[in-house]
Amino acid sequence: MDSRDRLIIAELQKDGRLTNQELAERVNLSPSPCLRRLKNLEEQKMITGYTAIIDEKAYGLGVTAFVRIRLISHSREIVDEFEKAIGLLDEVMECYLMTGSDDYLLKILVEELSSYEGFVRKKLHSVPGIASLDTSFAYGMVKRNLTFPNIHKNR
Amino acid sequence: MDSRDRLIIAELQKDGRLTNQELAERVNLSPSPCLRRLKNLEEQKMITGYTAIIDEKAYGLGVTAFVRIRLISHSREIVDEFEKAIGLLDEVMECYLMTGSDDYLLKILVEELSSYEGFVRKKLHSVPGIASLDTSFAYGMVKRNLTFPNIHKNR
DNA sequence: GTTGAAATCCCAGGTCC
DNA sequence: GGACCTGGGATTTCAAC
Repeated sequence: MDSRDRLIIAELQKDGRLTNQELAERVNLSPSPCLRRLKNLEEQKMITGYTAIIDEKAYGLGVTAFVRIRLISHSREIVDEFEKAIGLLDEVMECYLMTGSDDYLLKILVEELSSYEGFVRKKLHSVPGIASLDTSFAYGMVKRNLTFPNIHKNR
Repeated sequence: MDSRDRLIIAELQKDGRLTNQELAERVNLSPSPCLRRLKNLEEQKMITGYTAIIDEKAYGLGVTAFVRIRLISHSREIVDEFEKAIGLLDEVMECYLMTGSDDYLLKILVEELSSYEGFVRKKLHSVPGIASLDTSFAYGMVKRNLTFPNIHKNR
């Protein structure tokens, strides 16, 4: 893992469908060593996958909600059941374990406000272990950064 | 935009580097119409790009922070200056405009806790317009969903 | 207008230096 | 890390429905 590898990663973050040739040119390498580095990064799970970026609004998912959740307890069973139930909900795009007064932060994607209400009533409310729940809606994305901030370490 | 297109999108969300042939097989189409649909989706900006998914911890970015920010006012100038300054910060991976008592939600990526402190002191504190600032740290990702929830509309 | 088929071009992946 | 080689995928064109 050197600065060349980080360059490769940055280029693939900007365009995940780059051909190896293109990629090689951009990082000033010939195709073979470039491909070898790429395969290494994939094998050591530095690169865990590739995905298409979709315009959520255009797709029909107009509402992004962030939900902060506190659990009734942090016992093993409560936590496991909660996380298992959350794992089954398609609307939950991301779920983070948090420090501070809240335990989890969820990013939810639904069609519109009325569907969010339905999601909470039919699905979230049947997830076990929730003590409190605080929803905020995002009505715009101001910034999205595909590439990571610089790191100075050199290995 | 029909259910076939949604299938194509779902497959590309799961694997953004799928070849057109593979993709065509998975959605039960021959390569040519599949490619034409794909190009359409790209041209109409339904698919806005492709990216590599990187293991942040393995890369060296061990700390994910979510910051909720309230502005001192919502005047055009304050908002514009704030958003412009935020746009320049590499550590800010995502920035959402929020409803509710907070105005913005930021997702921040830094190496470790000490670098977060440095980030706040040297960079965030010089962003104009901030009235209050509330940081929570994520110390684990419980779930990440690459594919969208189902939508029933058929056009 | 939309699908299937064929031909050309170019890339990926392997091997050797 | 670089150069060569081969199989296979992408892309364009054309014919058919």
